[in-house]
Amino acid sequence: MKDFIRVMKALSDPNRVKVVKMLQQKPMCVCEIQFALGLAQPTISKHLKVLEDAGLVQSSKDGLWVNYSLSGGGVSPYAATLLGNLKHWLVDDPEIRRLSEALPAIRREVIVRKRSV
Amino acid sequence: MKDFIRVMKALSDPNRVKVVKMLQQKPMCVCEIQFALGLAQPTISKHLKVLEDAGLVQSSKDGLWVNYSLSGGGVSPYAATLLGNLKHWLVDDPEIRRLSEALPAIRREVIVRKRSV
DNA sequence: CCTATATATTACTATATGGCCATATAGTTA
DNA sequence: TAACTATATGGCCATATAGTAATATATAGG
Repeated sequence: MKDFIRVMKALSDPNRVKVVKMLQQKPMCVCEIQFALGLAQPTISKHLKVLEDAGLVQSSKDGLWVNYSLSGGGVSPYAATLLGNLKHWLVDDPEIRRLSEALPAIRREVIVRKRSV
Repeated sequence: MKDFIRVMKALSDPNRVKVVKMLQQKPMCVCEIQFALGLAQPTISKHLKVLEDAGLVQSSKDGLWVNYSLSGGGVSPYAATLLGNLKHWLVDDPEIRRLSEALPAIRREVIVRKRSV
């Protein structure tokens, strides 16, 4: 039961759902997700922790960066099923669509350059 | 997005999940659900409202009683899919199993008799 | 109409959650 | 080692949520 509730709770927040939908498109580092959603960096980190604890997302460090991607195999069946459903769910949602279209232009090098300007 | 979040939030509470799992077995009135879960009656009513607003559950009045059952067709795809998944999910959960076994003996007539004793 | 009863609503409280800022941690590079 | 940077953690505040008791609503039977 606890595992199930954890997955449901993790997907009960629009911003976390947006993260999952973005990660369907490509793996992203924290700063890219932050740029896409326009939230404070600690907020993003906290959301990612919730998603990771639920088994929806996994992370791998690459130097300073931490890349987040959708969980692969060996995950709770709840997480796996929901991730599968979310592949085709919400594609018509206006906010999700807008994010989807903006995503190709959101790259860590671009974000870093913007900050230094 | 809102519809999706509503369904996820509705299924983010263990007691509401228990209600859904019980309704898989048979339709129930509020007092039966209350007896099964051991919560105050207003608490049950509130949970049922959340489930109904999410499209997971439907109600029909029968005199003084209100019978709740799982939603039929015409429901949001999120609710329909999750209800389908929940058919086989959590059957091994100890709490769910205990409820399941207790359910046949939980009938409104018995509950009413107990109160008057 | 009056009473009894099943459910819903309201008012309230304690805890959980999502946001932020400030700061800590961990790599990278000079 | 020191300075820099991407991410994580901790503390705080505002709001949401789940529970309760008290009360309102609605229907059945006398």
